[in-house]
Amino acid sequence: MAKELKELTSRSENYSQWYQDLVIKADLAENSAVRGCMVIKPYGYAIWEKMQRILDNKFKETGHVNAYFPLLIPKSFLSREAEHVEGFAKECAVVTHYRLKTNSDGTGVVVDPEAKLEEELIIRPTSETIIWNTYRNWIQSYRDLPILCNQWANVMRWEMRTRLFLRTAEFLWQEGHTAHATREEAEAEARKMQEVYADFAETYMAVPVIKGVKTPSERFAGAIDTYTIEAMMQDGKALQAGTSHFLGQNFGKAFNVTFIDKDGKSDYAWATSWGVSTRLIGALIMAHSDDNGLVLPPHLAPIQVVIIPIYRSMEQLDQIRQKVYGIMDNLKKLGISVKFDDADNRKPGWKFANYELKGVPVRLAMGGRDLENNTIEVMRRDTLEKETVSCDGIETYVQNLLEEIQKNIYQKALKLRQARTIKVDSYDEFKEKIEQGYFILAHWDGTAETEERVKNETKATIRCIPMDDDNEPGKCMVTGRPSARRVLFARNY
RNA sequence: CGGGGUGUAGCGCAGUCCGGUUAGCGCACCUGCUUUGGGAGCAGGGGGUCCCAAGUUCGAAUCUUGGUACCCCGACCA
Repeated sequence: MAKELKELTSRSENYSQWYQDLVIKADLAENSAVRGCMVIKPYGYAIWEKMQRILDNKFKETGHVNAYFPLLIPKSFLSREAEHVEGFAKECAVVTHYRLKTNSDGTGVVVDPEAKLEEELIIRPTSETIIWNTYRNWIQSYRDLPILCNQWANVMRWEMRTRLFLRTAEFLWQEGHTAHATREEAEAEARKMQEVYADFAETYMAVPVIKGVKTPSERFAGAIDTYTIEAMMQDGKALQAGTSHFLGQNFGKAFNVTFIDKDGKSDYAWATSWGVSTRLIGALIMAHSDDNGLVLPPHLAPIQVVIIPIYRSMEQLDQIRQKVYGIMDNLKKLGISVKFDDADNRKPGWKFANYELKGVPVRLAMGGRDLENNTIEVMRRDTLEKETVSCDGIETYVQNLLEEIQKNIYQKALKLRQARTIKVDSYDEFKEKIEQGYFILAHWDGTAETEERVKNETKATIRCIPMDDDNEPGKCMVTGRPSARRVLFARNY
């Protein structure tokens, strides 16, 4: 394959173009024939499956169960909760008819006007309404609570502009929806799931995140509080990687979900919802990859180790095979996913470049020299360093190396974020630094007006009010009014 | 919805301004030989509704009009 076909746009030249290029060339996804929708290709989907498995286990460990609710939502459901409908109405796809008929002139089919629905159906942009309408039937007594459900599903939001993985009209996600008897329990649940997400991002994705609370204007439509995890991409912009909402009794009231408590009194159920989506794959790519392609964290890489033979004859390939099969078996016993690429239609150099593009964390190469010396060449994707080591004990060597890579790329991302996070006290400096791609901790007077003004003037938003110990009061950088603590500003995806 | 751009082979493009050989190049694909420790070389081969429609013309990928699709930059958002 030609170099020019594989060569990526440089990261520094045009980050957004580089990203889009990489997604396509690494074979993760492509644009589909349907506007704003994405085809997730097998390699990309394999990453999602790994994420799903890990997250699903975490949900089970925290007491949740899976269920499934309908794709279509009666229009009237959406409007039950005033803020909710306002937040989503602008981006809903609507089903108005249930039948097509052959065009009178015989050219194709048209919508049958006779088949108009009494009430239009919305393709779910999120499922709070249909789920809370269902929960009403499930809940009578405090003994029925809590309900801790999750669903793996697709949702559709008719976005104006889309970007592979980061924002598409249809996307895959999980949405947890829980119902509780008390405010405290629901709030604790929302915080707990934020922790689950943060742990997943840091431990598995190797992406450090900032935990925080959204300001009222950035909150989920219909929530009392939105807890978020915010990650920094390599260009210094923020990506909201997961959210967990405390919904109060808003949906309980909107859908009349009541229960009788221990004292015989009736009350509305308390709610949370939380979700992460295929956007996480975008986060993974933007956080770690370089100009050679993807850099996947070993914990999520579909292929953790690839072995490439270098041979001059079929006899030599057979000798290599004998040796490699033993190593593969041992690696598999350690739970490591390994691929032996002995395809004869590509040269080693091509394979090297290709697996780098796809972000395989460790590459092993064995050739004639290695056969003689009982050695193997090891290359790590994160640093691109190569070394030749003995075949004896190679399995534990690789196992340790995978952990080392996982730690290293996390540290690298963390260092980048630390270097590009600063405290700023003047609005002039703020404007300058936001332009250069920084996370900025600054004082804010707590008003939506100031927030809006900063957004209009600098395109930066308050990503969150961080949940950390830095509670030093100060003066708003814009208005000079008192501020209880610094908040996190950034431009975002 | 505003601004800009592009539709020519599977992919990426040149040709269009200024109409005129059989529409061309790179990659991919097929065949053969030589190669294989960083994206192989040579030789040969197959593949086209030049986005669609109408018009101008002896003649249209090229000019005109209308349509359509996609991409980028904004506004909106996980």
